[in-house]
Amino acid sequence: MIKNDKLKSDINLGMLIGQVHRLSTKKFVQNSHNSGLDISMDQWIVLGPIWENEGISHKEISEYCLKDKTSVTKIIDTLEKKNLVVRVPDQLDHRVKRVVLSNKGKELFLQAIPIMELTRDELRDGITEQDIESLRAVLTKIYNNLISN
Amino acid sequence: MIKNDKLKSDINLGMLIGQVHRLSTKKFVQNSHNSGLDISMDQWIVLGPIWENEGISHKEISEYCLKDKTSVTKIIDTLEKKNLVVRVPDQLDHRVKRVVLSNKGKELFLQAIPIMELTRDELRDGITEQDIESLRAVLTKIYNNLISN
DNA sequence: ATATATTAGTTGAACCTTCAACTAATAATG
DNA sequence: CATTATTAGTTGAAGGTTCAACTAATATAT
Repeated sequence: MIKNDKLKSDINLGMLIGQVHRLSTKKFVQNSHNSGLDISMDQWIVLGPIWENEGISHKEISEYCLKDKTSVTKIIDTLEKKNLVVRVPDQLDHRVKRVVLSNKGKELFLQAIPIMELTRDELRDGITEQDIESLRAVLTKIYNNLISN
Repeated sequence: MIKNDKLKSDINLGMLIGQVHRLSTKKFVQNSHNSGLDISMDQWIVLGPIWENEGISHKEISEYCLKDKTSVTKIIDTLEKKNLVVRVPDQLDHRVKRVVLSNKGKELFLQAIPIMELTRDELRDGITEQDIESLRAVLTKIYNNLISN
């Protein structure tokens, strides 16, 4: 049945995206662990914009990381619990929380950079830059379909 | 700094994959909800091989769905709680649990098929079959890099 | 056959995601 | 200015993922 095959192949594509997502975060965490670092993929993703922009707000982190505000709140909770960042209320707009790296956070970020690079190289082994750009292009199209309601 | 841009673009690719994964599962759940169905993306993914193969084991589901055995256990827990499937111990190998759809499960699966098709069409709007195949090809390469240790 | 190793599945803890409901603060409107 | 709407962030519940440790059953190897 053609229809059934088509359905199955769509499901498989969805599963493939999910599995690549899961395995790549797993690989990053394993590589970190092997280097004695204690950091998850999502913690790394959230640390990035804080490193780039000291005192960035939750909302800005959320936009940069393409993550829900609830997720950002909870990841920053765990980052704060690990003493990697500090929340500082904005002086002008009292709704806004600004997030700042601690020294420990800065140190961890720097140590995680080569782990990220290693993980990237493992992911991309034997894959051309052109393939990566085409991957990015198609994913971006799908992303745009998904956010335009 | 070239190195910084490269790093950032890798991170963005990772975030893009994650976001497409999250948004597409969200879209499926929303479409289901709009049709009065109560089913998550992962429940749908696990129901698939049970539909195809009555009495399939956890291990086989796990391999088919590219999901961890723990995840399979817990998704089947919730499917069983919703009376969509039943676990049946294998008569020969008492370690193995076989999973069977209830009538309610079969009904739900059939109702979810058009939701899946709708979601697929929304995802793929304006994207060529060739783009999809190239997406699948590159993801498969990455997947193979990730599982080959 | 007995001890050992492997396999299938489960459990609990920690983390992430989504939803819905909520607080507190600022912005917009009459 | 006072009411109303919007915005930033938090909370709690339910589901999913990973890890590590576990049980129970089957396979393997002396």
